[in-house]
Amino acid sequence: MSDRRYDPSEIEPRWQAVWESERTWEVPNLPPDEVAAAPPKSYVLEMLPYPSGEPHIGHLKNYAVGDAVAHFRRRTGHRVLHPLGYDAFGLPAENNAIKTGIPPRQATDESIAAFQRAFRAWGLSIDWSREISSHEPGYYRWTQWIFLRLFERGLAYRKESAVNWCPNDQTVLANEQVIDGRCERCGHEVELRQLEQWFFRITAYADRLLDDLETIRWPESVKAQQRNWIGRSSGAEVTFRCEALGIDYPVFTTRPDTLFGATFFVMAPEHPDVMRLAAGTEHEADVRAYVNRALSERAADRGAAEKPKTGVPLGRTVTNPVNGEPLPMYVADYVLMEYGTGAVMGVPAHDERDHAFATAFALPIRPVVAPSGAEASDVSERAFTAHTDDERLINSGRFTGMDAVAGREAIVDWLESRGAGRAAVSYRLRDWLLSRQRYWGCPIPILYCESCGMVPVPDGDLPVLLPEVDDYQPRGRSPLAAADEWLHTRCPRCGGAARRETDTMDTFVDSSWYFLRYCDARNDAAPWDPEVLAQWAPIDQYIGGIEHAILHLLYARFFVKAFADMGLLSVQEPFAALFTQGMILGPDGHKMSKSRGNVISPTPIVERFGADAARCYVLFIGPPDQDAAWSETSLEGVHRFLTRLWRLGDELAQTTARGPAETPENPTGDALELVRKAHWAIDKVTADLDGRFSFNTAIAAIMELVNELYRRRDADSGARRFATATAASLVFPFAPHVGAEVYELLTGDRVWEEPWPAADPAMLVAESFELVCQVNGRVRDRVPAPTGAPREELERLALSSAGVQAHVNGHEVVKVVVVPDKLVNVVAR
RNA sequence: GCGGCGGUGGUGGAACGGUAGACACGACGGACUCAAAAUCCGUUGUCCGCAAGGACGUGAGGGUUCGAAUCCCUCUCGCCGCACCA
Repeated sequence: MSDRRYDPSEIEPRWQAVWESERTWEVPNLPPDEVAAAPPKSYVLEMLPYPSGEPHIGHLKNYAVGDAVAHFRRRTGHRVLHPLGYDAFGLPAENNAIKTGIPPRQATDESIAAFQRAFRAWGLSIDWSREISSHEPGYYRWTQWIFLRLFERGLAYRKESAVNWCPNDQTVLANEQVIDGRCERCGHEVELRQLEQWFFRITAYADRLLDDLETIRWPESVKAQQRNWIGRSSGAEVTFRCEALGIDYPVFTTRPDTLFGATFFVMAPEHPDVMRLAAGTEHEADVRAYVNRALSERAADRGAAEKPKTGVPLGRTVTNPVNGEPLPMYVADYVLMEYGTGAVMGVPAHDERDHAFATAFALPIRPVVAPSGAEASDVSERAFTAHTDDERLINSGRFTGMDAVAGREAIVDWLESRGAGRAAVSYRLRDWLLSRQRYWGCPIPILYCESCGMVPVPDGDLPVLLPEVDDYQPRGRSPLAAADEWLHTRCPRCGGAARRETDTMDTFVDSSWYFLRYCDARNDAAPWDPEVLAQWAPIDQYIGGIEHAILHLLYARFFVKAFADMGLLSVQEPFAALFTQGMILGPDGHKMSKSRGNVISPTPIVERFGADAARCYVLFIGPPDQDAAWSETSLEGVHRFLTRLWRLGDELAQTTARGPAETPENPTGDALELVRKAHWAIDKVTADLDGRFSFNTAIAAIMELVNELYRRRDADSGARRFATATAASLVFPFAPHVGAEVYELLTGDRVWEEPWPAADPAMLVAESFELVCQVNGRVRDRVPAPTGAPREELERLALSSAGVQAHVNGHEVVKVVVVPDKLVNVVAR
């Protein structure tokens, strides 16, 4: 026995130094004419971290998954791009600055240094020559350049509208950043404010964002969330005319077949015409009071579906285009200005909300769709009628009697011929509000000139540097507004006085294109060279948390589609495949949080057990897409496994000569079993890694191989050397240091330079197997049988086995099902 | 309400429609040790039985099948996203 022991603190830095000094994981861009002859590319990417404090356990899992994928692809013959960077702008650094006085730049740089130390200690196989950070002028210069290209195309615009305002963070937020009426960052309740802000026209891409989900390999849940968020519904836009004022009001409806059932008309309190309509009527004062109350109410309260319906008459009517009926107009807060046209037709018989409103205001309820076969007289006059499959129109003038689906089309066609409507599609998706009234972000490259108005900063003047300030406190406007010297400048068009835009960009803008920059990270003439990008795009495997299902993952898709339209790249989707890893919960099964005191930091874990054990553990803990609770004792189990593997390598290295560890010739007995187990493990681990992300079962298979090595200690050393080197080779993607160490101890070679091992099919089958003998589907016996035996022989073996005989006894054998090399099922009655 | 995912031992979890519970943790027993730790070996779904063996078992109920954790239907519970979206 050796008195040496497995010491990750000695092994791990040694291998990290090799990789660092030899720049093992760097991969250069190829000249275009060499790409075709090069090995196939694979772009493996984990979502970039937001550097705040030190990395947490979720980062460890994210990068352990990505690194395993990257290693596996390298060793299966791919040219792998695996870069990393930092999403460095953002609120936490700025809020920290307000609290502690430490400038955001300093805190961010310190945190980046801590992340860099951790990532190196974890032994990640990153191409550090491509490292980027979004707060560096060399990066955000191009964020501004992209903004200007979007601005030129009308995809970035400034508009006043009702926007979400977080009174705590003193800034506006995108729709996507409001969760249950609260600020995603700080949890404070969000208010609606009428403000002029910058938007990206993501809605122009709604259809493509929806349809192209079919072309990418993403988890169904993420695709479903995006579909939901985009919320496409098709129907019709129908025009209702207010004769008294001579104004047409279009409404959107998904149910044009119910047009004859409209008995009233409702507008949102924010609708710009509401006061104009009520002016001069007896309801004017009531309407004003109602609108004021509705506008001041908190969004969360107003949005509650269970809330009783309220509203006020406007004292006007509109004309229903299908039958000329005058419909009374109302203002009511259940109608949303942001969706459709801010006005709806009220069809109480076929819409629950309209039904509740009609009931509250004693308005008529007229059914116009009924199940086929029902007589008009059967249909209740006042009940809300749920939608069913087979329906036809009633009470619908010349459309009466038509099937509801055909009737819908007929009504739309008729409206269209009369100029009173058309087929239309509506979306839930809103444009992306990108401006923030905060300091620590990318400045928006726009100037306001007294004579020229809004002027984009010329490309040659980029970057617009973020100025240093002393006071980061937000006061409803960006702290940049106080940077006088920076603020006042000259108009590039007329040379007159101009003022800079003081809002900064949402950090999601920075992270919507970073994955493109890695491909050409040191280019200072353009954000990237389209030819260089073409050799890497799209990302073959993207890995990150599910919390980005709609924010980052939708914005990045939008950017890439816009870039494709500008001819800047040639793919339609950034992430061909996506893997969303589950969270690591605290030992108590709850989400880790400082307030719960259940946070496990990776740093002491790595110091105590080594990076290999920590990485293996987070992969072994369960299926990587699921949440799992941290368990120290399970971590010790994984550490034990690596220790056992290392000890095998150490012992063999002491007793045998270093050299190639190949499958021995004609092994027998224990040696044969060991060699078979090794090939079985190769086969299993390969299948688990090849697109399956089944790291937990892959590691389990290597554990089985190691266990087999301990059980068959007396096998000859050639077989043991082969099996141990194979275990080291297979464990390398998960535990690169000990994998490299054991492989080198035995063979003298570098495991990452070796091709991924191939299982010999001949070694995957034994000459005999255990035949499972069932009677009526229940196992009654197991007998040895020769592999590849004909069905008749297996049937005979099974029927003559004692267990089957005992259970068939006295019953008639009706049928025998034979599954070759596996089982026989005797059906007896 | 709409959409998505899930329910398997004491625990985390395995299982192309073909031996349910791989692997790991924990527990129990043994070896080594003066002892402990570490390490190594073994047992470990539940129930009946001394044993051989048997019965029961994947949220509930039904169905398809020679055979169902797996496929289909109904229900139930849980998690996630959206939600007065016309």
